[in-house]
Amino acid sequence: MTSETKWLNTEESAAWVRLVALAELLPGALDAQLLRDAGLTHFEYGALMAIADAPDRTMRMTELASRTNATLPRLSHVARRLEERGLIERYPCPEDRRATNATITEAGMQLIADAAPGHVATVRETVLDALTQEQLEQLYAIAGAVLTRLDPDSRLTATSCQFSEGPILAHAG
Amino acid sequence: MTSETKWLNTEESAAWVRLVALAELLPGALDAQLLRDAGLTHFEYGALMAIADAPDRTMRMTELASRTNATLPRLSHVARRLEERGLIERYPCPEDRRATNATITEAGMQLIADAAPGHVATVRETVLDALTQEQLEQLYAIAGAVLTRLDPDSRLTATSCQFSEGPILAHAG
DNA sequence: TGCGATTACTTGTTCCGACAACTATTACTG
DNA sequence: CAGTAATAGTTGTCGGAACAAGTAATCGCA
Repeated sequence: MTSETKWLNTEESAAWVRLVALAELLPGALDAQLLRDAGLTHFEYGALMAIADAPDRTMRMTELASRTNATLPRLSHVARRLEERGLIERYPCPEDRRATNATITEAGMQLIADAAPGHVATVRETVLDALTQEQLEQLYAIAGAVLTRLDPDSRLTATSCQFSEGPILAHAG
Repeated sequence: MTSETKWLNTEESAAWVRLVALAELLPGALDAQLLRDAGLTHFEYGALMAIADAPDRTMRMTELASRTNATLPRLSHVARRLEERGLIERYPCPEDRRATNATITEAGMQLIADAAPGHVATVRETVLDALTQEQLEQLYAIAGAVLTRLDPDSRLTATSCQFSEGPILAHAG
């Protein structure tokens, strides 16, 4: 069964090209600002924020890997580096001694608290300021629709307040 | 001057989290399908398509790097691997002997022609099928607005028919 | 026309992520 | 209550990308 390919029409192609360009450029822009101003990749920043936002500022490695879309080996390497920099600590989970808990240190809290304003500014400058209120709502719906396919379990969006105002910064003041 | 940070409100944060998740997951999904079915990364596929779409199926390295958002060193390495696989050929540009022209071979044309249907199917399954016609137009506008900031020179979107029906596939039939 | 500056690209090193293999602990099952 | 499977993480190896340095050719300009 050789189902004829349904090629993209002009509108579909144009929208797709723009989406691909966006997905290509956005991560680099976020990494560049955070690396320059805080010495963190966007992935590291997100991981630290996720830990900071968790109860007791503590999270299991597997849970963190799921939330950050990382493989466990990748997260393990990143965690080792963050631990060497004194930004997190790892210790065996008492309840399940196979597991490892990661906790963010005061230094880690301080770092993301210092990094957050610049990051939020970048988010505004590169994305939010370019959109109307209506487009913001449309983006929410569109990205949600696509994520239904790409992330059916909502692993990456289950966070409560990953980038907004909230307890994270209150803690580290 | 310590300008107070304007944190994200609930709507902004929710839309942002989804956009980041999308930008995080989409490249991996595209790479996975293309690697599995054609042995090409999405970057390699895009580069081959860009060359195929150029006059005489030929493009300068610098031009190609700009169009694909690659650094020149990165493109040089990728081009070497593609050349080793017989998918492109490189030769010094006669008009400017500093420059290198890359041409896609018949084997390269055949490979992207074979890969295109599966890729387009993935694009539909993961993105386009999830959107209404209205949302498709909104996505075009939203991504365009953001790209004004991220890609003011439209380097990545200057392509004529990178992913749609058109002369590329007609060539390689 | 000759020499410094720029452009175009390649090569080498280093870091990061994917995959595979391994260890340690817990859960299942007859 | 063995013994096997499954889970949670770490470690090792390999390929790819960023950055820096090097090479070759062209441009600018006196």
